[in-house]
Amino acid sequence: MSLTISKLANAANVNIETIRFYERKQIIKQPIKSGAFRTYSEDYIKKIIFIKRAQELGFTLKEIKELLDLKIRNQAKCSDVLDKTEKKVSEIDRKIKDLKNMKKSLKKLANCCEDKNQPLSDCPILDCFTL
Amino acid sequence: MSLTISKLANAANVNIETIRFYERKQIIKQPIKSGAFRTYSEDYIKKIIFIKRAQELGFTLKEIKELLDLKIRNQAKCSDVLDKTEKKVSEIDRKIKDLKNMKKSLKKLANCCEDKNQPLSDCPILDCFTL
DNA sequence: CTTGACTCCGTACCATAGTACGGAGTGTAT
DNA sequence: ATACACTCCGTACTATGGTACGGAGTCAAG
Repeated sequence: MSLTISKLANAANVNIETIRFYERKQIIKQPIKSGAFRTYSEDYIKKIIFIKRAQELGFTLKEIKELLDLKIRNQAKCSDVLDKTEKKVSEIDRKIKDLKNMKKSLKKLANCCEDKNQPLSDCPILDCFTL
Repeated sequence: MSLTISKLANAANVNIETIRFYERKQIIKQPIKSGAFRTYSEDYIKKIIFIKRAQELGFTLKEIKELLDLKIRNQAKCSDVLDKTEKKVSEIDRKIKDLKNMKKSLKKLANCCEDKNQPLSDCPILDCFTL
């Protein structure tokens, strides 16, 4: 089953122009055209959703492109892929750690807010990252 | 102990202009000036670091401003604060979940890469977000 | 009391990530 | 075969988050 650009845009909840933009930037590859129009396979939906979510997690389009390109099976490049995945994994671990700290601070803030005996100044959200 | 703008910029590892930019956008408040120059207290360092890290986690300056403003102690607004912290916490939970899925996909990809008998096509990073 | 480093502010510029526009071509349902 | 919706492409515009520039003012040491 294949999709037109507007169907894809709709399914992935983005603007048509965003898809064209990603193609120009080579973040997704241009699909085969049937006649004059682009026709997308369904896993383009996955791809666009991946891009959008990765952005929400603080990755740039450049980084996302790198992630998506991480699949050349080639003995020579395999160590390269392993290297990159490792780096990304530790980046992700750091993000998870930061988010957990942020969450803890927010919970503490909420607690302070509920407990009238505790001054709010004891609950600075800022402290969550200061190591 | 107080800091000049360049000392602050240095301590937080940002450009001086970035600090001025944040002041203009009212993400941090302008400090009291001693004479003609800005003088910052040390917890401005925390504040700038918070902003930078929160950005890496996919929050916009607007969202970060909201987070930083989350501390008005006032009976009327307390429920409001609770409401907002709750929303932010679930946003954070979602991010953590996504990051964990991403990590799992990257690990799987690395595995596929090491195991020559497994086709790389079985390890699409795309799948990490498709629910 | 001057010199040199630092700071002031406004304004202009930059990169990233889209979004809008508009005239021309295409596809299909009636 | 002709509407009408959809698509094409290039180009221009937008918002966000900075960064650079430059002339004028300030401060502290010698």
